[in-house]
Amino acid sequence: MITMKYNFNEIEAKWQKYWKENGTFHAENDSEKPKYYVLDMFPYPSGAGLHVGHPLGYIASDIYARYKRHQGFNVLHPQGYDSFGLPAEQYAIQTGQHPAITTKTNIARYREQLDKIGFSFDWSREVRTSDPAYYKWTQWIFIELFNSWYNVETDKAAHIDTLVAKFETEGNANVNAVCDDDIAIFAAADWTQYDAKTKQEILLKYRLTYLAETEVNWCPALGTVLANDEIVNGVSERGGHPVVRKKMTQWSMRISAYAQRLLDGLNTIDWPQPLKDSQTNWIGRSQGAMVTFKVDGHDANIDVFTTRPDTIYGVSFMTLAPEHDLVQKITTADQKEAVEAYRDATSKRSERERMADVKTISGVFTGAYALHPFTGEKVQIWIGDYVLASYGTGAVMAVPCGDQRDYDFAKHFGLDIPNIFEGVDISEEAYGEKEGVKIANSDFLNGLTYKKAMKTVIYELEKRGFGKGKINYRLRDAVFSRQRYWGEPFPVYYVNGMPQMIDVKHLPIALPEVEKYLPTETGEPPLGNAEVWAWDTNTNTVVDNKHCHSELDAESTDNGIYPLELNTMPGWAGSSWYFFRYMEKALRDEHFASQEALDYWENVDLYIGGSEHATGHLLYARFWTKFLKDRGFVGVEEPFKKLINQGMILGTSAFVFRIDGTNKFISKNILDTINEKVNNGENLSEQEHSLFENWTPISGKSLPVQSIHADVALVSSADTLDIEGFKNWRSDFKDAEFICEEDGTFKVAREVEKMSKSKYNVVNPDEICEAYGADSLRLFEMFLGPLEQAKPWNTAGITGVFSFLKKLWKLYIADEGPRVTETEPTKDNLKTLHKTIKKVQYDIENFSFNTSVSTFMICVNELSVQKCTSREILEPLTILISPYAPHIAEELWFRLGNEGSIATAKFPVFEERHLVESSKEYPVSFNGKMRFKKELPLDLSKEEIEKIILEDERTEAQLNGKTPKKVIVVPGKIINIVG
RNA sequence: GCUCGAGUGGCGGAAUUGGUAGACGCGCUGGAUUCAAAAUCCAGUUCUUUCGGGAGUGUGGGUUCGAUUCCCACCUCGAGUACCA
Repeated sequence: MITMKYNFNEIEAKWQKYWKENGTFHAENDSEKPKYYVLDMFPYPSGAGLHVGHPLGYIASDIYARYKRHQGFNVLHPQGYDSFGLPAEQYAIQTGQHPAITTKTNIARYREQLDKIGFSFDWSREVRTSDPAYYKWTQWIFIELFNSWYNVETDKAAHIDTLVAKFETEGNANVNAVCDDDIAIFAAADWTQYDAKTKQEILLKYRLTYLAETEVNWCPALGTVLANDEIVNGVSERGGHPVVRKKMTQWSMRISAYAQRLLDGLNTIDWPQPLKDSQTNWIGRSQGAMVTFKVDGHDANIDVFTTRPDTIYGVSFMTLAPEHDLVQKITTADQKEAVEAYRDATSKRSERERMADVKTISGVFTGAYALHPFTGEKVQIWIGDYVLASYGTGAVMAVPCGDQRDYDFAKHFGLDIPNIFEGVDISEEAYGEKEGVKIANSDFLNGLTYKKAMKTVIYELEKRGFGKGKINYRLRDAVFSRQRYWGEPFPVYYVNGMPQMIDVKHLPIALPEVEKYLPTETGEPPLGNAEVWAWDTNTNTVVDNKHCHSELDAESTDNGIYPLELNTMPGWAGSSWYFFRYMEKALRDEHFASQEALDYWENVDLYIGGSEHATGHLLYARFWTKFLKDRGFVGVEEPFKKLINQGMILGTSAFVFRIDGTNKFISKNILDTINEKVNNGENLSEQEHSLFENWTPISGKSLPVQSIHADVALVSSADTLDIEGFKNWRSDFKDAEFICEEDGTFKVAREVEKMSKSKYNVVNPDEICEAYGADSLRLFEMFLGPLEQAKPWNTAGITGVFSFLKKLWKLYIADEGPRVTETEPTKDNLKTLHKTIKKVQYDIENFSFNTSVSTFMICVNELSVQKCTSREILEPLTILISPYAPHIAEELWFRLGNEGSIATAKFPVFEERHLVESSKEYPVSFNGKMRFKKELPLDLSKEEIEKIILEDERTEAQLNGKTPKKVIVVPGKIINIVG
């Protein structure tokens, strides 16, 4: 039976069931409609479940997706799970529970929570990165990267076969590729004579994913390497563990090949500026020159990168990073000891220490000299830890007059500071500015400005063979191996230490079972524990390790069974292409996505997610997309056309105060009163004093209390603590005493902090849905403020949107039954409706969802006052509100007698004519301050308005007898009188 | 240090091209209804005031008939980044 009350639980369950059963939000890949792709950054399903901060972005994107459906678009709005990751593995290490099981449980919980909020997701396209059917194609992309090289001539990636063809016909001398630095030149004839292993070794230096011994960020506590973006302030992003430098053989991704395109692409996409800025900084393009200095008395060169080759005549010494390869070779005998000691000391210092300590100047002279390319003068070669091995060539030409770090170094060690700037005082500090000065004491550069000097010196460097113009990037190749269990296995086995790819038709290579999720005793990654983890090239299956052909044992015959890779892929592998996977609906085993699907959906039109992925996921996803485009697998250069960052929802923590050394808790207001008295030097009452035995009040010193987080579930919106609940919450509070306010309540203090389990300030969306309904939750999350802004969660305000929904309901349905009639709408009715259409449409298109909610409230308030019952008004209103509060909209739409879902009902069209007015209540200002208002017809001329206003008695009162200097009349807007 | 963003009532916030500052909601105050409570409804709520008015969007200055909005300097908070040659 149909009730007349707004029974949100019933309504929401009913429509969620309807949507599911009818596949209301399933997108079609062949449609006459224009496409629109709305995507959320998919969640990692953690054990804690969703809190109210998570759905914020999902609600916003859902509103947009639903709006686009009303506008006649075929909308793809999918969802899935980034389900490989460290927390499940850590949990497995602690409990022995298989990560696949915990992940599955967590996903089920997430799904249940998401379903309750009424999102219009197309779940038929769900992806899970840990699903073998999904990571089959992650493995495939890896293989394609392995089978590719970057051709600088065409500025594209190409199949490795095209490179081999070049080697076979012309060698590598004329190959312009992005590759390793240490490439030896060979001719076509050489190539054909190389054995298979040598060829493989050479090709590895060109491949877009390659195996190389690299210096990595090793995190001993996590037992794995970390990428640069996974380290924050020298410690691991997850867990805050120390990170040290270590040399390891690792898979790397040659993302550096794409540095310039990643930079250029930013101009073509609609992303928030701060996000673009951080990618720009991360890529770190700088333009300058590569200059070669000869080492005196050695057959060795030092290459340096400099952005200021124009200051080359200011070079008075050189500094190498302590780790620089040449150091050992060139150090003289009498400096050997000092240099060794310094190198030893720096290698022991952690990254963190080196970063924290930027003030101490340290370094050692190697005893060797370099020759200045232009003057031939001898300059000392030093080592110093202010030079980073990982940037440029790990060496600098020091120009102390133009660079503050070189200047400080020179001052500290008493080195020369030659001045090459015309009329600049460098007795106190270096002159770092580029503009506004001319070069002096620099031979052919004398008298030139920065720009001209740059051109001239690069020309000369190139002409005389001392160097060349170069663009350098800070962006490093990304390490792609992780020493973890819960990640994608590599489709790789090793023959004679050389990596071999498994053919795509044998994928996926599924994650093996292991006894323990920790590294092995010999320090191998967790997959080293797997017993069935060898590749049989005869049967193309994974087989028991005991059959493995051992390379160490010369006696054994090669049986075609080889060890598989023990590392797994990093978290960003699966998330770098998942947006393409959603496009494919049916034949997911045959391709990562079909050509037709890719052609139809192209890329994501709107992407919503957090800004914390700026230099991780969002950069890698752009990289893989460009690569897939180059190789013709997808048609787009950028994955996400428009991106919006949603702000974080913060928790409002509650604190109780415990008097030190006791189990007595003191209510906040009492504590504040006493603190104030102490600060003002007032005497405390005997009772107050007795609370703090053995404590002498000193002004300015706060009372000896400890603040403790109380669970926000135990605190009312008026900051009152549920004392009984608190006592039962933790056993050590069982016998606690409470010093309460006069009215007998116990008050807590509030503070805004990040929402987290450990701060006991987490609020779950389920609780809200249960108490007020999903529509209330959706409206309230939007109502909190602008989407991109961080904002504190305060449940108190939810009653506002909840009563709004009840009011909305009552507009349609009275206690006695439906009130909608076929009456003609009044002028006021139409005006209210159309100004609402105009505003809501503007707001959605500008992602200003908070103001729409206000607009709905105003609209319903006005229609209630107008006692509007007209279907012509109320029916379009349900569509307007449906993106925000879809359940109530569906139900009202249904009760208005419509068939089926409201989801694709046409969005009402705004008509200006309903807003046209014949008169305006003009604000009348004096010197810019509004003093009174006057209703005037809109068709009056400026002169007429001026005349009427000047005759108004209130004007005379304001002017107080004076004649106005000027009268400004803006018809339809304002009148301003200048006195 | 550098880059970016933000400062408006007790609180969240609004003000679309420079044109009525504080919309809308919370909270609070008073009233109606109720045995009572919840719920609901009505009125008020930036500060100040001698009830005429006056002041007011972080601070100081500028442009303008008119500035929360534009310009300059400064202060505070937040985010990112950090010896990048």
